[in-house]
Amino acid sequence: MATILDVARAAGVSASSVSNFLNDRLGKMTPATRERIEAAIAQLNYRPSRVALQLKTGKTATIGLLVPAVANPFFGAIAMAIQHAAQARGYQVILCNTFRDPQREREFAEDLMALGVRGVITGSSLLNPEHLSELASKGLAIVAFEGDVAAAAPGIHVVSVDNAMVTTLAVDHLVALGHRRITYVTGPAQTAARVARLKGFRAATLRHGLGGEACVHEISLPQNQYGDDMIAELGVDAARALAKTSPRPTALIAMNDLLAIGLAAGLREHGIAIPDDVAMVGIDDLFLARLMNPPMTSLRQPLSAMAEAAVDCLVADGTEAKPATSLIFPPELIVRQSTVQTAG
Amino acid sequence: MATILDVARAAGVSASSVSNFLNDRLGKMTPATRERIEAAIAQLNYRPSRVALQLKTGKTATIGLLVPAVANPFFGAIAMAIQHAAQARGYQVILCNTFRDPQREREFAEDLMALGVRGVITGSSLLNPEHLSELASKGLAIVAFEGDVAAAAPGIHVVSVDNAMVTTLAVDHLVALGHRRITYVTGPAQTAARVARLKGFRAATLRHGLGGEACVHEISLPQNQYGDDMIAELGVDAARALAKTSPRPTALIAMNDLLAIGLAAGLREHGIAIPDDVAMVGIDDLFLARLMNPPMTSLRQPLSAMAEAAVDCLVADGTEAKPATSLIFPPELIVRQSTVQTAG
DNA sequence: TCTCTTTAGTGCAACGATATACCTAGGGCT
DNA sequence: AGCCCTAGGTATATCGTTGCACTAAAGAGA
Repeated sequence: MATILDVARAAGVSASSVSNFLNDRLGKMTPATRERIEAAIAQLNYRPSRVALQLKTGKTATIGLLVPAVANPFFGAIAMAIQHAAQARGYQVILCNTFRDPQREREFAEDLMALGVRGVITGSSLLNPEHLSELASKGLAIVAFEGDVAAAAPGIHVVSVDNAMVTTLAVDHLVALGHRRITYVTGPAQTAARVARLKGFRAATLRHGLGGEACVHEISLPQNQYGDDMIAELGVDAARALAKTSPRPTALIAMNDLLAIGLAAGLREHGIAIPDDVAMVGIDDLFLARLMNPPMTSLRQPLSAMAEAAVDCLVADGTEAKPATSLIFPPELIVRQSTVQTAG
Repeated sequence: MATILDVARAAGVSASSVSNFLNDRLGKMTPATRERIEAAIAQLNYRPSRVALQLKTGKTATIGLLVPAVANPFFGAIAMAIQHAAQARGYQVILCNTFRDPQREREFAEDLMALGVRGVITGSSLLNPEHLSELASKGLAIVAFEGDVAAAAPGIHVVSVDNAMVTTLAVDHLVALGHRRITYVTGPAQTAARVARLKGFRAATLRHGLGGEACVHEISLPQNQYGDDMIAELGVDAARALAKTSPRPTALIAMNDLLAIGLAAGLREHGIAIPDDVAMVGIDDLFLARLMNPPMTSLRQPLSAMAEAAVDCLVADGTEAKPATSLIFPPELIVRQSTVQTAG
């Protein structure tokens, strides 16, 4: 690999001049030298060493991304949106799978700090972000990509869909269709997003005057085990339990699309048809929602816009310690046949 | 952030001694000093700067991962397996979405080179890897995580499932069940894996004496557009076309599970039942295969083992330029109800 | 002609680690 | 006593870049 010194020699100038050229300090430079430097760079196919640059400036063009598991299509979608946004701004993304283990999450964040990343985006924030806020106080910029405003600890930015509004819209939609016996199926309250969604469900059903008709079915996970890639399977089991309840709910809202897929599979096994016997609403609007049988109504998060906002939080002039921001995006209801049987 | 000098001062020794301690050159060191250094490190919560280390040694604990799009659950699974394997060896993974654009792929690889990565793993190798082999000749270690032995250009390692065997096993399975009119549904021959799978299908059907009964249905993609996240949707359209063919095939093999999901959805729209009207075999065995209705027979790739092998290719003593290796892993047939109706 | 300013470009000390070559006691040997 | 060896530890150059402080040369003004 050619270094800045090789270029300087080839152009017959000093390394400083090449550096000046590279950093657009063109004010003081004859067009002639400028051209010689350009030619030398092209000829040697020179690219400045990012490593040296990082060491010198202390600033990396790198951000860390913590997700429970990219194999989960939802986090895959997030990872893609964030990498895409980062790349547009000249940044690289380092990927970490945390399996929702706070210990692991903390270790990753420390490693990333030693790597000199510009900041870290966590795809899913655990309920008590103590392990992260400690690092935040040490100067690590952190963006929680999920959760709600309340979760904004000092030094932790929040960029998230409005999780309470997600379930609110789902309930409103179902009530408008005449449903009253609505059950919300969720996993344990491990993450800020789950808590907010549950809260939204409770508030919305209360507002609509649904008392005992609105139920919450909480799925328990095997202890100390990461479950996102098995959430769908747990949904299959949950459907078994729901099939037996009496009176049966006329509509289900699932904590997310993956769970909904499992629920749908389980219901089918018991001969319960969607939407005729029970309506179903998912959350996240994965591309899979559209491909289900029947296609599933879901609530879409504006992932691209959110990813751009999250990256901007970290990229934009990090010199001055910015106050922790909270950006909440509205979800969008995408109606499909799992709640409304269309003609044909 | 504390530096090695801060630690040295706190322990009352020189930076050299701290460095010796950090690098397990303990032979020459009094237990007393050793303890003082340990204490200082703990007290300051010191972590060596990876950046400085990289600059000095020239070796990074970082590998690059190029995938078409992590939002695709298959590449999500690959990304997770590779990140996991890398982490176990103390390495970080930098993620890039290439959208199968050779131009973009090349630029990413160059950026990664400037970053000093130990090597690059490409999750999907395009048919002509010229743009990469040029970089390989400049000293970039590359592992193609897909493709076949033939794709091994100089300097490019190959770690892949045996793609010809994948379709061979699928055909053997269906023939054993009595099928003869088998159609292989595939996308355009853009990648080495797709070509190898198609070749395997042709060879296997020929061997079984299936002439015109064995068909290939190639789906065309919109020109110059990345299609992995829409593959499933294209499957829906393809099912429409297949439903009209006469005589209709009794079994379908899909290029991958995502396409199979789309096909299944499309067939259902036309009242064609799986497996009663047509049997279906997917490839990759995504976790979604198990959740389909009915659960889908698929061919599993040993991703964890493959990921470990790929990372080892790059990590293991990269000082001596190793000859390009080719590691081919056998797939495993997972039989489910899309080919065999089980009782119940 | 001499100074002063401006312009174009260079020298050098960092950034945080590593590792080679060096130094310094203390102890054993003759 | 004189010598050398060695264990234990340190001084220093270096990796590739940056950017401040500097200089050399040229033109302007008196």
